Amino acid sequence: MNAMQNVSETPTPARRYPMPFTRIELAVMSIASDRLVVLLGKRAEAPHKGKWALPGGVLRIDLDSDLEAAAQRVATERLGVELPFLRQLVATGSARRDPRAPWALSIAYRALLPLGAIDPQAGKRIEALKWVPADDAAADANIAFDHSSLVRLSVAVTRDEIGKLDLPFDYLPEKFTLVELQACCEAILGHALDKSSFRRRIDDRRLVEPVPGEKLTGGAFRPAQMYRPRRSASGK
Amino acid sequence: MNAMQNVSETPTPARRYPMPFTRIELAVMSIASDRLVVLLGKRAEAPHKGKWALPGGVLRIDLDSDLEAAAQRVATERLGVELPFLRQLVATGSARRDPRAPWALSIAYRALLPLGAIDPQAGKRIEALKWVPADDAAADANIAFDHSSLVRLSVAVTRDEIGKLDLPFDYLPEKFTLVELQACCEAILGHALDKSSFRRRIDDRRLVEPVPGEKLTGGAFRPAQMYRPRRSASGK
DNA sequence: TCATGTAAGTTGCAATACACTACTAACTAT
DNA sequence: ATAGTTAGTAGTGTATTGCAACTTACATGA
Repeated sequence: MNAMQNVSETPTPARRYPMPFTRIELAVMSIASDRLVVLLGKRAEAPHKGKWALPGGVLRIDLDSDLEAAAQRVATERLGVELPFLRQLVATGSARRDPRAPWALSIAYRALLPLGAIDPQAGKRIEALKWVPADDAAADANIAFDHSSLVRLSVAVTRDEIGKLDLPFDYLPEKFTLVELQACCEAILGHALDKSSFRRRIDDRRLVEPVPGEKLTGGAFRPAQMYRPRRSASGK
Repeated sequence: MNAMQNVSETPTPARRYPMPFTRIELAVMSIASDRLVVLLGKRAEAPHKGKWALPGGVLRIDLDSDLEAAAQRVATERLGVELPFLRQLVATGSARRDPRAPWALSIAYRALLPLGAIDPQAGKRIEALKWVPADDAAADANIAFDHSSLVRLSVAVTRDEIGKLDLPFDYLPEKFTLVELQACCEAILGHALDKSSFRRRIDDRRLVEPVPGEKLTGGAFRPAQMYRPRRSASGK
């Protein structure tokens, strides 16, 4: 089986078989006008030139130490940002997924960009960037490759997480009010939540703790208590 | 390294960059003695020769039309079985994961083999196969590569699914009694469930329906009604 | 044929989690 | 001081689940 017997150079399995064209795709989401939005790039090159797609890039085994690093590099190169909240979404691969190669494999990641930090700049091979309501992109048949279904999955998984109160603390600012937290969840879920249930669920689970003394005294009304994530319960 | 750069042909991105050594790993689980077990193979070749690992194989872009097909092919070649219940688990990749290649990527799948059909035969490059309680394998530091953490993840995800009553109908026989169904869930979860709650949860969600007329009249006691999955609610 | 044993399946109750509604609290501006 | 606005709380009914006790249906053997 293993042909180690006659050659000078050992033909490792890694060399014996052709490997798939492997890419990273990024479903970068954020919140704009109280809606979940996703970032699309207009493709500057073939295939699907001119069409909108998720930003992505080729996995570079000479540059990337692992998959997450690859995703961060792609984010930096294409968008000029770092992604604090980054989770693997799915791997999808088949022949005929991408005309550039006989077999194309993509590892898709999903991310949330904090509200303040939304300023990605179109980088290499991207003509323009735009934020699109995630539900629109999920239903848009004109999006390149199979990226529309990646968006669909990304939205579904993210909503599921929020529904279970698995909160994106990596994404949220260090301190926040409960009203802000709720607004964030509502935007992601796409529907309103009840204030009192929300709060009780949050503190039954001890997800957050008040920052002693700190209140947000913005306007002409009762100031809001600032909270921060609790170290203990919410691992990661 | 792909040595095609100086030729007349257009250097597509697929050819310009070296691609990772890409494999499929299978976390095949089943139930034995009322416990969740996972299938390990003893490696017949380096690296990690003699160690136990998840069965796996190289992705063959010439043979596999997509990732799932690749997983099925690997199952057939290595184990001699088909996997009715098959779901993607995770993709993991980095430099230094596998000494055979400068950069190794694995797409891991998890599967459940029906109780009856447990008879995988050691195939190519596997010296022996054994079923190990999944929790043991998840905690075993001697397992090759990062496969122990793949097992850990596989078990966690599967339990989570069962906890939500997302039942593995692809895995279950066509007809079953509720007692059997419950025993299956208990084995996977690793703890007992309350009979009446379990049944109420099941039929509030209309997950199954009785097969008219069919009862299992095994022993010297009340015969059990046979059930089958409901088409409507539980897609896939 | 009828009591007996065993597993299948049901019923009732308490505890919990949650949605909904209405309420109170704290601040600024006038 | 009062009005206005948002932060935060309390009470109540309903659905879901866990626990325990119960009934049902069969084969067996006296």
